[in-house]
Amino acid sequence: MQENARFSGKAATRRTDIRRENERLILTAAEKVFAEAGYGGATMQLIADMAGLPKANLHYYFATKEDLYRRVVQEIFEIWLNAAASFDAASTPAEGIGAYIEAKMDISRRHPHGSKVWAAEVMQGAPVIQDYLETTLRDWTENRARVIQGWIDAGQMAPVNPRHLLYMLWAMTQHYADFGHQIETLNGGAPLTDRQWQEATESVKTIILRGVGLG
Amino acid sequence: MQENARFSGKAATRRTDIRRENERLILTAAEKVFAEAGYGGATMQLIADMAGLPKANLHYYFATKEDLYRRVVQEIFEIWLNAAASFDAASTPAEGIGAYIEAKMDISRRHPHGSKVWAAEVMQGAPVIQDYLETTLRDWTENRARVIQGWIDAGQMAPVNPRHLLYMLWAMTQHYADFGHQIETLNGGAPLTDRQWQEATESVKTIILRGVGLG
DNA sequence: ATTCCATTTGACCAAATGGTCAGCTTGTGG
DNA sequence: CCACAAGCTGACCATTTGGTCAAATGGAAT
Repeated sequence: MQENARFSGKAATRRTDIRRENERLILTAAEKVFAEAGYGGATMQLIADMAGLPKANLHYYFATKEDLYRRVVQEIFEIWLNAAASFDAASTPAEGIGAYIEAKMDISRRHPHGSKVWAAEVMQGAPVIQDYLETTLRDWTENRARVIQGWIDAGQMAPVNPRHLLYMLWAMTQHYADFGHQIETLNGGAPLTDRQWQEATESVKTIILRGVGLG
Repeated sequence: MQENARFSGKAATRRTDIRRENERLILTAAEKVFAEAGYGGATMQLIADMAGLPKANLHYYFATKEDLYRRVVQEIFEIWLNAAASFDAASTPAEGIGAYIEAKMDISRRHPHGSKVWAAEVMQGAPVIQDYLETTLRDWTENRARVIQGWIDAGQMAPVNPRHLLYMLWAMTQHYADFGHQIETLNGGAPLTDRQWQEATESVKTIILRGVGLG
């Protein structure tokens, strides 16, 4: 019972640890394989090998390939939603937009696989997360668009279409994850260094902020 | 013989027509299926059904699934390269960048499937077009980056990293194709109208041009 | 008309894949 | 230590899929 685990002196029982560890192991492997091969190209065997577990073990933790995939997509979505905090916490447009760009660039760097899985899912018509788009994401977008419109109405930034501004922010920040391989190739075959990531972030911030009259 | 076809009075012989027509039929169907299902999720049977031909016929024109896929990717790549013309023809930065945005937004609208196929290919590490990235695309990028740097040096626009500017242009314009489904959902479930596409293009142009000091 | 070659296609095959299951091992509460 | 449940896994299976092929059909040059 989970009660036992929760109340028995030493944090969690061995069993709970095993479960959590293996699920994490599988999810991490799945994220990478789905990103690199797409849903159709990914195989449970590949994911199992990458996780270092027998294939049958995957099906013990995740009933079907689709279940596993759904979990991977949900995780990146939540990470992105949380980046809204940096947007909401700000009091000025420059601060809010700037912090949001920084947060999303940081996510692109730390979770490139998840970003790709999301991109592929949406490109294919969002077969498994359509409801999220219609509820959570729609609400999220409308709320932020309203905030931006408020800034414009208050004369704090240039009049731009808030929706398209949001699309542009998503496009640019996620591009560094989704097209990371292309960027790496054009960078002479080497991944962007810390310095280059900083430069990329600054470039995006500079152009966008000046672009909305906050330069 | 093809000589016969070329020199026989009526343009091309029936044979040549058939070949061209069927190849076009297959390529169009393949572009759509690869975009909607990914390379791994696409099946020759699906493509055949969409093209209205028996599966064996596909293998008569394209030896393997990979051959067919390669052709689809090459086509969109060439379309994009040609968009460079609008960039090169311009004499001022505002004109060049503006025209390039318009050209690429137009392509996103007219070839959303191809754009998605390209995006998926790059996201998966460009397994079949890596050589293009390292040769053609690298040269293309370096040349345009040099042009932009020239404008900056001449004081015609604000100093920004030319590479990152190019990445941003690609990201934003292609976003309207690759994430078209998401945008459509956030647009109340309806595809963007002519007017809305124009507004999107204007938004991108306005923000970018002002962002590089050309507002 | 006849010959030759391009085109078409139903039937077929070997390999790969998602998923199942029965039996085994291991942890845990009593 | 025991009994039970959770966790593990090799072997297996039905289905799908890319690709093949031989036989049939159709166009065009002589």
